[in-house]
Amino acid sequence: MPRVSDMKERLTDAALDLMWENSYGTTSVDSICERAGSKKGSFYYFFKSKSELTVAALEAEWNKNKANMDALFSPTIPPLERFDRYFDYVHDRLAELQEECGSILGCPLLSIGSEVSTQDAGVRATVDRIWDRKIKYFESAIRDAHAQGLIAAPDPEAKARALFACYHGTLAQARIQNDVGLIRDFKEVARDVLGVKQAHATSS
Amino acid sequence: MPRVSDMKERLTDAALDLMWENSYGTTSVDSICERAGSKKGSFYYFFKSKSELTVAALEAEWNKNKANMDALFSPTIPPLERFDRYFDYVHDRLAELQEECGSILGCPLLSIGSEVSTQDAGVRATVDRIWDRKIKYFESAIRDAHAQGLIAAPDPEAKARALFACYHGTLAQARIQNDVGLIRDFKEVARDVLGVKQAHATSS
DNA sequence: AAAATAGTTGACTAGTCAGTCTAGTCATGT
DNA sequence: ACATGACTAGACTGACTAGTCAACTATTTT
Repeated sequence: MPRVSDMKERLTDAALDLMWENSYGTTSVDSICERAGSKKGSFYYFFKSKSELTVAALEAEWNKNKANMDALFSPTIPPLERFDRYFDYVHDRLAELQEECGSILGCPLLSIGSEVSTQDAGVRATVDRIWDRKIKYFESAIRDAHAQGLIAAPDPEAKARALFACYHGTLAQARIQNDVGLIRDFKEVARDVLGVKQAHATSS
Repeated sequence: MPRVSDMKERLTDAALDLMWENSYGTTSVDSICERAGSKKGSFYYFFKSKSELTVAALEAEWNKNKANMDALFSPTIPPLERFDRYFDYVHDRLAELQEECGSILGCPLLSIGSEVSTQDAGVRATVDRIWDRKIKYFESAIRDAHAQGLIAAPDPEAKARALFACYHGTLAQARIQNDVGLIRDFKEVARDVLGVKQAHATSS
């Protein structure tokens, strides 16, 4: 088997970076190639279309993040603390990216998903699938918290979806207003949504 | 003063419809003109650019909705019921639009804002401004509810922003998953976010 | 060394994009 | 009736779009 290339990964990385910072529509195949140090020919050697590249880029991003998510939501951590750690992690990451590019970027799943949902069934389905996987982390933590009597959540799946939606709304608002403030305060909102019974504050 | 035309309004209407259903990026000036029954010349007679048209379209949409918002959030209505009425109204409207176009469209402010925020300062600022105006309805209802002892909200402005963000996250998720379900259930989530003390259910 | 596989190159097509411009049309005030 | 100013028509430009293709290069197996 001759010649191995890391170009496929470079292309998905470049695509996600550009789409996250700008948008799906304004990210051209040319600009993706330029950032990846590739040419059109290589792009279409690896991917049939911009749409397929996007699906691959989203899945690749998920795979890169999965181990970290598993660690943040490890069952060894008290359930409500998992959320605090996750929200802190995302906050810090977005603040870091803001220093690089000047903007709070929010969540690429929501930005891309919202932009293409009515136009590209493949990308929409991919966003949907990854969205559901991420909700599983929430669901499991909520179920554990409920079992420990920390919160009242008879329907963990619904509660997880609701909290996830609320969080993403906050990330989207932060992107639009280019302000980390709301993200920083989200831990308190999360406690309300979860219905935390007492003061279960966890320091970071 | 010769000749009066309703073309300006037809153009802003067409633009908002197309951008709401599809996206900012995929809505071309040509397609806006076609839907408005206009030609390029008229478009650029009224607007300097697609960006300016978008600003005008968002402001026009706000003006069309304002009276209705004033009614839904009338101080004559018990504060928590205002939210229920508003959420019902948006739900019904989106369900209606879904029958027309097959998709849950979410909120155009979030879709457009999230898409262009890092690229078009004018549109971003407009979204931001209208967003803030809408939050005022929430804030006032929250303050009233707090004064009546229905909820515990010492910082009505922060609570309003949080609830608004949560709601928009739900609308965005509904768009991405093309499912009204979450929107239907949002009233309960809102009660959690607001911290409603007892059962203050209001029937619609 | 040669063949086969894996990847790269960049010019090319055909269509679309936002925006320009000149020549017009049409209702209204005088 | 005619002049004026509000509006419209649509051809045009140049840049950019996604995607194609045939020739090419590099690496590994035999």
